Amino acid sequence: MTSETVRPDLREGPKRETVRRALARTDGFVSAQQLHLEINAGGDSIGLATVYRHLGALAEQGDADTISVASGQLFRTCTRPGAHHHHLICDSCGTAADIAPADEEWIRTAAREHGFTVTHHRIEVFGRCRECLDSE
Amino acid sequence: MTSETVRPDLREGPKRETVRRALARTDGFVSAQQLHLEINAGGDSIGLATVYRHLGALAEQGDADTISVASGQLFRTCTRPGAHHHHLICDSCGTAADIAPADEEWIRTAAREHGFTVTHHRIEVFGRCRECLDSE
DNA sequence: ATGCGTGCAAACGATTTGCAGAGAA
DNA sequence: TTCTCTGCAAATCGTTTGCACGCAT
Repeated sequence: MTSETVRPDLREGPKRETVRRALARTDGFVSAQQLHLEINAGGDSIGLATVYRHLGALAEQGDADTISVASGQLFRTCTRPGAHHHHLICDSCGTAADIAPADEEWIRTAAREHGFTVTHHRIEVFGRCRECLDSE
Repeated sequence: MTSETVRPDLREGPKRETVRRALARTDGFVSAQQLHLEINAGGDSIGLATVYRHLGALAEQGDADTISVASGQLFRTCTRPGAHHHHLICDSCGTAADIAPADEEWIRTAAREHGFTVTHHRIEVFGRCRECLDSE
């Protein structure tokens, strides 16, 4: 439960940018494998392990957001680095959008009632994006 | 992305109750493996696969909540079956509490601005529980 | 020569599945 | 007998790691 793993490997390198760009090109959250496929399909050549390594590093630096789903971790370019925001994810196509948080004071209040001190939270909203709604 | 997997296996059985009880006994979210260990340590005997099968079934029926973290899925007895609620999770010991949602209208509003129709959402609040705070 | 980023393939760890045995109906 | 729950072991699958090669300093 207490983490903080420092990767003895990898610092930067040309592929870092390749991954960063590919990630920026995607609309929603993508898995490392999907991204790997897209990169190679797009002409560039990169190894799966390298994609994992760079995605991990990007996420650690706060340049990418990640969410965990049953099938693994998904990544997305963090459009507002450092800024607090949440995600709106299309159930059907995976497209995602950032949404600004509203009043979140109730979170601290509710937590206090349970004797908790809040460190951070995550809100994920699922639904259908306009395009998927149209094509149904 | 479109789910709805019906398990051709398992309906009920004596072990279902074993799993349900063991799950009810735990404070926070537990992994299938942890639960498997605890069950066997508690005198009962059960196979890991069976634990997975029943946990999956319980979650499907709404008798258990689950969250996905990097290391896999975690389960917890759903204390208010069917009722909408969110989770407050202790970063340090994993203890969890249910919290009642506050006004969530802003979610639909924000979604609408992006052309989304909301189907569901999830709020996970992380922090430190009273006990962990005390022992630090 | 030395160091570091990469790719490939092997290693891993969590979860799922195939299959045979046991007990209930 | 017949059906279904179980357990075990094998199979999957996403992710990580070991190691050797190649370019840049």
